[in-house]
Amino acid sequence: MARKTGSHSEITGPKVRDAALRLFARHGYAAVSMRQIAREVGVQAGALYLYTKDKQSLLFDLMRTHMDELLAAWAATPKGSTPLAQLEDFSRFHIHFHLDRPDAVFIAYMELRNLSDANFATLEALRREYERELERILEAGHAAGMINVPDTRLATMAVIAMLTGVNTWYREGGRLSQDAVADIYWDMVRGAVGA
Amino acid sequence: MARKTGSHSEITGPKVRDAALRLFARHGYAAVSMRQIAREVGVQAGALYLYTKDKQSLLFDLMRTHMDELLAAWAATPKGSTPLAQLEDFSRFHIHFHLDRPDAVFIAYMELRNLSDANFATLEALRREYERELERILEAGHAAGMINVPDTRLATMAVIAMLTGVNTWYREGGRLSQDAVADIYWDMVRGAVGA
DNA sequence: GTCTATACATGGATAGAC
DNA sequence: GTCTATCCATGTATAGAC
Repeated sequence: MARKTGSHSEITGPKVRDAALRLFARHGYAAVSMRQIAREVGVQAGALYLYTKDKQSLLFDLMRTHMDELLAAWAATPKGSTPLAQLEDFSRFHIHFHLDRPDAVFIAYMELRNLSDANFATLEALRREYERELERILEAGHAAGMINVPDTRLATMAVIAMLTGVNTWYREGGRLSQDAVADIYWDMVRGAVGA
Repeated sequence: MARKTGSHSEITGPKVRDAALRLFARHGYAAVSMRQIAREVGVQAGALYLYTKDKQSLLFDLMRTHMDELLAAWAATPKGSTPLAQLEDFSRFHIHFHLDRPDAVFIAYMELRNLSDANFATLEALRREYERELERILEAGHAAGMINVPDTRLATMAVIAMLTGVNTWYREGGRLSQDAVADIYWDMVRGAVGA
């Protein structure tokens, strides 16, 4: 017997996270009230606390989920056998993954300051883990003589900044497709690391 | 006759902006209250309104001043005669200027959402003006056959993102000096644009 | 120029009815 | 599971004394 009303936990929970994601991305965590989120979802403010402990947990869950998905998606990506091929894989993966979820990416970068100390530490660890994936590729490429960078750590930061920067200007349906952008950026990444 | 007390406008005004700059950078515009700023300055909250129309104007003044200084500093920078030399000049200038004012840079990138529509439009125009400086260099280099980029606009965004990214990890007194970082990044910029 | 006092709105979060 | 009602803290901004 299907329940007629009440008990929308399976539907309302995701709706709360969706609304929070969009509003936090648009206006910033501190500028968004629980009442705004509730209005967007179509419930009263008090009802939100059935789906999240508090506002901070709501933010942390969104960021944590994003980083988990990022690491899982990269782990599941087929990779070439040479460091150079892997660098290309990483570059294309990063651009596509990030362009597909602009709101989550925006929050993950902008709202770190609004996390509690413990939550911040957790997020930082996940971010370092992701950076480390690229750094390992660059180290291997350097060891194999395939790329030429004076400092692997700086090259890691430079490449990630360059690739993530696409999110600041790319608009779906614009002049270039995601693939065209990825082609061009892969060229620039390759040049930057002297490959 | 020097005034003994009262009339500290010439001192308190800058102190208000300094405190706001630091607090906005650390906690975010929306998360900082006028009371916090006042406490930092050592006055009562009401007294702040002698130095700023409202909180929004305080933010806008900080961002506007930063962009004005950026454009003025670049205009005053001696530049080489070839596009390649100018690209190097730009890269080094950008890194040094940005590393010297991390708080202002952070705010200029993070708090755009919190500007009123009119203020946002003004800031955007200044930002585009700065980007245009780099784009002109890349166009000239491309025309002269000195650099090789498939898309000048994308190369502009990529280079700026890469260079600005330094601010996310650089710490004064760390492993590398500003000059050492600029050397390495200039190498990577040169490679990225195929020079 | 700075203070205290205050108007007034809005914030996060909880209690208890239904 | 959602509602109304409410507690209480905090926010921006202004008025008027000194």
